[in-house]
Amino acid sequence: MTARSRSGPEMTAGNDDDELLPRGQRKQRTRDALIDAALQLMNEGRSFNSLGLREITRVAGVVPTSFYRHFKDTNELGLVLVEESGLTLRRMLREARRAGAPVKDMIRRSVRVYKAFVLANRLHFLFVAGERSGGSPVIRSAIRNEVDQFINEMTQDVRHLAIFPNLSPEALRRVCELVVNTMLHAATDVLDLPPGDDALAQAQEDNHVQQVRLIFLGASLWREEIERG
Amino acid sequence: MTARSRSGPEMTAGNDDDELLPRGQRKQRTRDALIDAALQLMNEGRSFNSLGLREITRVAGVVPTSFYRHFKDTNELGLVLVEESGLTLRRMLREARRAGAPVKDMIRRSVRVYKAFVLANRLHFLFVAGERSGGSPVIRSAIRNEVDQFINEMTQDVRHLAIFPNLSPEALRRVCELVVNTMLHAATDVLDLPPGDDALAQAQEDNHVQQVRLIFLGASLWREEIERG
DNA sequence: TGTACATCAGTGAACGCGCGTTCACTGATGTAC
DNA sequence: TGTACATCAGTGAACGCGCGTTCACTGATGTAC
Repeated sequence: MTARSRSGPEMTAGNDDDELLPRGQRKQRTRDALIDAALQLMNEGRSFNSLGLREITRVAGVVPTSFYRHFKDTNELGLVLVEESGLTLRRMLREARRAGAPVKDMIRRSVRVYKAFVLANRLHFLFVAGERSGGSPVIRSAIRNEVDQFINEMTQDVRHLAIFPNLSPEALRRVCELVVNTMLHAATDVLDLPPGDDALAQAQEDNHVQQVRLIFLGASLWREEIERG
Repeated sequence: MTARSRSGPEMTAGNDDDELLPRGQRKQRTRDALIDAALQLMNEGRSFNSLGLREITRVAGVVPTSFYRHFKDTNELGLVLVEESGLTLRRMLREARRAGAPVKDMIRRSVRVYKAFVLANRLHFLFVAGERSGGSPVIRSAIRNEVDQFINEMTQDVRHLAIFPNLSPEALRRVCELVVNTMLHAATDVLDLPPGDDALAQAQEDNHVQQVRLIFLGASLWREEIERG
């Protein structure tokens, strides 16, 4: 993370202790407030490219013209959001790497960790999942790059774990791609889940776990002959 | 299909032979022109809920106020698009059912048929893939319903083909869900593919084919013990 | 340390524009007799 | 078949509003000497 410190979901530019800070840091706070405002509006069910500049500044607590001190236009802010979300994805990999692969009940544990990570980074996953297919072409292709990169790094990690010694590098990447696409779609499910319904949450978790198990089962038995048809 | 006959992608309300038609059919034509206009705008890279009423009527070739003779607001038009897209999905199943499952090289043939169907129904798949995760909550949940229904019907079809006698109804549905999600995401790839690059198209097809093969391999070897962990 | 000046994040007024929606209308199509 | 009337898809003017963007500004922060 580029250490954007947030002071909560309804953070605005005019913070209590702003006056104590040097100018550079105050500017950074306003910038953060603008970014947070965009994310917050999306959290209310809006898609990114329907957000207006004035709307964002209103939520951020600054005057519309102030926006131009930080971004050329809303699209530029969108690209910053893509970059931030990419960092969040990579942070997830890093944490997973540090924790190591759980030996027992590996898949279910991983799905749970993932689910917790999605909820802890709700806004970024909301943005990625929502704009990955539906956003403007520029944003969409930027997200695609981030996700591709994520898949590549994950492929490296999985290779080092030597879970699928039978797979060629290409086949392994394909497995990771399938898992990532499945799990990014699963993120939408997790984020849409009404809170409190434990039975539904459990059913959803089981569903995700078994989808990944199915993929892993297929991957573990994959042979090059199948690849050729 | 509810037999919306189009006269091409740039169809507008004021058609040549409109004057010959009875009033009801002329109204239907304008309605179609509005729907087509929305799809056409999305084909230019826009997301549905960033489309304006005036923009749609402009492309459709009618005056803005005319819109209200057909829809309460743009959202209502969106729901009609969801319904139409759902019909397209079901039409795909029906055609697949009629053709039967190809015995030899089943998966590759199916992927090719699917790819052709996506290109032939480009606008509907663009809409579904794009708004499935990113659109307004109402549209999104309507699409989710259509896709769920599609998965259910596909599950029935696959059951009758008896390809996976080892799978419980629940497990079979899960397999279909995984395939559908993977293939809807693949639709985005297909639609984004720059035309003319045959090598890339081939690589993409191989990728999709092998993803489905992997899922099917896992499904064919699935046992209830795995399900329980 | 004190003073004079430069920087620049945020302000507020103003602009032209396209938006969604209302309303009364027109005039061709459809219907009743 | 002809006439009188009803229907209603599409029109065009008008509205108030929020939009993105420009511009000159303010005044606190930062810097040079």
